[in-house]
Amino acid sequence: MKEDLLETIELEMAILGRRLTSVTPNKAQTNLDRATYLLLLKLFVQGSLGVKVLATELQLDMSTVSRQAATLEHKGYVNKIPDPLDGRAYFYQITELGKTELLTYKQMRMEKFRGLVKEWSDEECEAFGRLLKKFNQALHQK
Amino acid sequence: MKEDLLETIELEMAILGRRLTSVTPNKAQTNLDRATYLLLLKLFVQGSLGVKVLATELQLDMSTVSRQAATLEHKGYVNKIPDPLDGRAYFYQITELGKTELLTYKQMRMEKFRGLVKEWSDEECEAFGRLLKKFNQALHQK
DNA sequence: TTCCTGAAGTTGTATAATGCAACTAATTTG
DNA sequence: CAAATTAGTTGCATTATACAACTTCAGGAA
Repeated sequence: MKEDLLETIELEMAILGRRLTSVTPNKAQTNLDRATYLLLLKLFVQGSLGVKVLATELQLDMSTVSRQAATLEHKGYVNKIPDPLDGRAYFYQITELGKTELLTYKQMRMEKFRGLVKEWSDEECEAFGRLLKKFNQALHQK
Repeated sequence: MKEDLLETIELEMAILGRRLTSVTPNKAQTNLDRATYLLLLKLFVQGSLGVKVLATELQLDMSTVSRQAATLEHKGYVNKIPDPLDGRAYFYQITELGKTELLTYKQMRMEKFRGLVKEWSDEECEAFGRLLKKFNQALHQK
């Protein structure tokens, strides 16, 4: 039963994982880094959220999110608004500057991926995206 | 032209990238870590190689590979053999213990992936593996 | 042969991303 | 009201990486 298929996925995932953690500090390119990108995107899509909810949804430790949010606040990409109903809690709200940066960074990423799949058929791109999404959902479950 | 397909790939790749860099030191599970895994695999498949060649093939800095190789040597998974023809160079050779660990670690990884794709059809697994491989090759080029 | 250039490898230092544990302050519950 | 819980922060540790400076050796040029 599909042992070799599994083996390919396992191997290629290892390779991909390593490539994706290659440091290369994306100097000068943009002010956003890949860590805070998803956090900012979440705030863009879902509106204002607190550290707790963000950490849960991103499946990260609160300490990590807390730091990422602080970084974004320093850069002026989000505002930190005290929750009027809970003195311990805050909402992080994306700013106009944050939206601009987010879009810029997204565009830059998309150009990179465009170059990588430029010889691929639409069918392949569609399948790849769909399966990646499905895989991520499986990862998210367990 | 396939802008939305590209967008999906871009997004899902960001999510995957983050999940794959989650630290969770795989305590007690095995003595091998994901960094040295590919290095050891390379030595298993291709025979004895030096730091330079390994660094080139793995697309890593020599300093990184040098440290990883030293770690593997400490654990007894590789032997460091001076190159008789070049006083500066060495060959790293996988040991029997190294092979055992490699196989164990690979099995553990495969079980994890098996769980993730257990509801997938063989066609989906095949396509996912193939496209991952194709994507990695594109990454390798540029 | 000697000298200079370059190559293989190592080590020091820096950076990025993360988690765990201890802490603070505020809220909720009994 | 006191105790337990929760939101968030901060200190510390770990993993993975790159760049730069260094050491030792090799190989060609003068």
